Amino acid sequence: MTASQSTRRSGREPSIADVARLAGVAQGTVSNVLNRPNKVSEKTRLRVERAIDSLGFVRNGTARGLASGTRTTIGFVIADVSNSFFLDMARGAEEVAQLAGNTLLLANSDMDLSKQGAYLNLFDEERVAGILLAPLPRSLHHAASVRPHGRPRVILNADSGSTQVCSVAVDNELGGYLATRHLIELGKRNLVFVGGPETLIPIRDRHRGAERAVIEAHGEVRLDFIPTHEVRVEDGRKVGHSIAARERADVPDGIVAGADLLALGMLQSIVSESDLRIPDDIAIIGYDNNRSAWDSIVPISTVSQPGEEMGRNAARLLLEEVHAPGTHIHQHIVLEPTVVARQSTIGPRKN
Amino acid sequence: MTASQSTRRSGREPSIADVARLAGVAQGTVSNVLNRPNKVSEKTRLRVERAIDSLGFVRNGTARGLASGTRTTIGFVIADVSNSFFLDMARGAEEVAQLAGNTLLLANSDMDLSKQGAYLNLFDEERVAGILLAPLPRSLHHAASVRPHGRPRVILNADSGSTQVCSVAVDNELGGYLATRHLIELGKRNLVFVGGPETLIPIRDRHRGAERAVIEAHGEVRLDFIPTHEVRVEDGRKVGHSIAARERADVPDGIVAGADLLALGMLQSIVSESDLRIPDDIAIIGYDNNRSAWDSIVPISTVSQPGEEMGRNAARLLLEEVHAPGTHIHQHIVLEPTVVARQSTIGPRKN
DNA sequence: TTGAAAGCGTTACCAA
DNA sequence: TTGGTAACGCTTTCAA
Repeated sequence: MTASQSTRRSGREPSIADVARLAGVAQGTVSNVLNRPNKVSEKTRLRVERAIDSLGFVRNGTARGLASGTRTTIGFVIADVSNSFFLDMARGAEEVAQLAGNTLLLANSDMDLSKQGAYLNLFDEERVAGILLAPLPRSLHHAASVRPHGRPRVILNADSGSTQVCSVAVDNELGGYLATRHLIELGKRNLVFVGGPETLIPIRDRHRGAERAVIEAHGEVRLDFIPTHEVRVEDGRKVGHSIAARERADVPDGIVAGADLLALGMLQSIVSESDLRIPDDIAIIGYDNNRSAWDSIVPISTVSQPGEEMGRNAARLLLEEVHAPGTHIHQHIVLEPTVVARQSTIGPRKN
Repeated sequence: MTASQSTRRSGREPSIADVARLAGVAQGTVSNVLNRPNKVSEKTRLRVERAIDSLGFVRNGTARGLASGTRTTIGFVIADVSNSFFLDMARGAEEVAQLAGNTLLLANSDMDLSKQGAYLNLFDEERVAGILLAPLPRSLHHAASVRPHGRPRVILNADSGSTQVCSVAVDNELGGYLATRHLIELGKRNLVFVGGPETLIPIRDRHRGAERAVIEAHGEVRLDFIPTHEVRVEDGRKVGHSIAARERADVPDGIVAGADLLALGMLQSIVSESDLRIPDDIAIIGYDNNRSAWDSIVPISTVSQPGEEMGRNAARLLLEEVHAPGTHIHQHIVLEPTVVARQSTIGPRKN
């Protein structure tokens, strides 16, 4: 906690004072050359710039931040950097941040609550302009509580439910609904939802959406539910294995998977262990638009979450708050996922 | 470039001076409570801590860094965060950094040279303790040149070839050699190396390693070469398609792929378009230990690069230099990749 | 053990 | 247009 690594470098780095001395001007003038070049005469500007180059001067951001009370850095605390969904968010956020002249730094909580806390604290201490947070699954309460003087914060991929913090989420219930509708519209009537543990809120919401789509079909469609332990390929393989072994009459004609990896595993088992044709006998749709769904032997239809758009929205909200802390009104944006139809539901046409 | 986003927050944040005033002690004492708690009497410490809590005080890292000349943050500039290999490095680096009381911040160059430069510069300005850099493919010269007073820097996944900068790389030639040896030892004699463009140094090195293994076999083994445009699954599918269409006598009995995605695509085409059995008729080994290789319908053997270990080594070297700028001797570490044998070469046994 | 005060490198203001 | 100088919030040294 009370870390203290000494980093005093050998030989002091050149400062503005050094530059000023060499160029024979005042510090303020050097500062102006750096920040408001047009307020300085061409001649002195060149002289200062030459001094800067010859000294190898690089401005000290810490001093700068301290003196100006201003930071241009935004911190993004990510639950799990190995999940490409979050990286999409980062990409979108960076795009917006960059346009506004800010830079985005990433910190990986690595699915560890204490790390998440440590990084939030670090960014607070560093007085970044603002913080983007994709919180760990069960840390919402923690995530949405901001200190009295804390940095502005926007929560991604969860509804903060707070009047103090903006959030940008995606409608999982709708995603489950759309995926299921997609299968129903293709004529499938005997469906099964294969999800991870119901304790995962997003999965639970997707399941609910699936149920809504079935209810809307007024009894014409049935929906089974098969829970899995996790949402990995292996879990999917197990389920696929058991489905492949069923009597033909008991095989569902459509599967809604709570996650792409699950869909991938099921598809692999079904393809290699049965004669069932995909999608004619059994159609499969996943969730997440994971790269591996696209790369599957039979490209898998999926529900795509607008990660980049989430990032853009979050960064936009954050910068709004940063620039107008007084008048800013906290919002909760919920974006809509979309179905990406591929071979596993519509057969070998285009994508 | 001359970005300037105003971030002055409403209502000044509590400072050490405020805490000192409320607790009725001197600033220095508060600082001691924060940094050397044992140098302060229990009684005043508690009083100060209570003041800190009631004010919601969070120390200002910028001022702290400025006054102490010390930073505990390490910056990692990553060529491409969506490549899990780099994230493994980040994980390893973070492990070491954390043990030493440092924190690791990530910046994504997003395969863009100007972004890489911008982030390097940012970290320089922020006076981080040190910089880890996984440079863009063709930016080595740029990456290895440090300014006179620049932060200590360690290069990952490339040999800096510089006496000014440490580097940690992995031996691609050896990886290609090992992969090929693996096939030869399994009895394969008619091999083909399927690689991306030879302009990619790592791929070229892997190819060379493959050639060395073949040369060592004294004419008993032949090695063809099929270049591809990129190293994506689609490229692999094309090659697999053409191989599946060959006369049986012209089909190689072993494939060394320059990358896992290539191997995955080939395997998919071969499995679905021919009767060739894997690995009996044709064995396939990839490179990278990509998650998708593991998740493939037939798990794909691969060459695993020690990403985490690279990260740990790099962080260790960096911290060494940070703590002993004078005596530190720059090193170039080259780690060895290992073969991970799975079904695509050894058939359905264990992993 | 505690207090007072001198920097750290920059910005920003006011005077010249 | 330029120069001089007071903050910014903290650490650190030196006295008390």
